[in-house]
Amino acid sequence: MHTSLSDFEMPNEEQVHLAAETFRMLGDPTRIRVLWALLQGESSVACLAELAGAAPTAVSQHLAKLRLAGLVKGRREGTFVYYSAADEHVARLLRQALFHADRLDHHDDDHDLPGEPTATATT
Amino acid sequence: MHTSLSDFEMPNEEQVHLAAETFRMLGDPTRIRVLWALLQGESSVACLAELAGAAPTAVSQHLAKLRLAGLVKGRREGTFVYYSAADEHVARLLRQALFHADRLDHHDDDHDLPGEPTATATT
DNA sequence: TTCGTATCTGCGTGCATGCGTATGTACGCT
DNA sequence: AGCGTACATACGCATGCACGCAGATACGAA
Repeated sequence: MHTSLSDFEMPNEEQVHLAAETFRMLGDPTRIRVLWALLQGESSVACLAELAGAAPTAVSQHLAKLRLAGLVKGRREGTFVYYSAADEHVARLLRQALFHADRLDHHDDDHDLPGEPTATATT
Repeated sequence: MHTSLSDFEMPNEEQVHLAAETFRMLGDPTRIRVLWALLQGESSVACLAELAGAAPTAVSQHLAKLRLAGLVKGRREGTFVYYSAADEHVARLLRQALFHADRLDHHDDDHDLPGEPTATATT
């Protein structure tokens, strides 16, 4: 009784939420920089902070979230904690997004089609 | 005595922000469902709303954001507006994230190492 | 024109989030 | 023991976001 798209399956709610959480974690400039730095190899908090150009405290908080989300893991060595990317999926997602951003960066993006495409000062 | 990561380049700020915005757009369950539905082919707002299990108004707002972010494009046909995924990158990112979520879903994820892993009442 | 449908947009609310500050904890050194 | 470093956590604030609601707009039909 439905249309032709009633026979495809929507991902489970759990998967959707997990994916959303992952994306949300990646949806922050500081975290992106931290992750990007981690793609080059493991690093300590202070080092990541400097590389990302952020305060160590902020980076620590971000790393805590990333750890809870399972995107990074930390190894303790003395007073230092060396973080590294959890798996290769994160790396791939990040690289693809950066690549995509790189492509979008070259062409200026402008989109319309809704109610009123451009300014209509006809009144 | 070089850390071996002192000679690598951080992505431009513009790229980082672009990527972050893209990820932020994907960091919402409703938008993920909408995008996922769009991966099966173009669809109208009301249809997407039903597929995503959300109100048409909310979906319209999400689509507006996705359009501004360049992730989807809309084609007008009469009173209907048929949306579709803008390019294959979005599809790939979404699929990878869902796949990743699928893998995380199977193993229960629990992480610790910070100050106090679990409740340590040994003191 | 007057309707009805499909979609868009502005406003307000409640909730989440990033960051700074301050404090707490873990570890090494003397 | 005390002290300092590296990191984690708690709180508060300002910002941003998703959603519901109401009104506006675009298009087709009568």
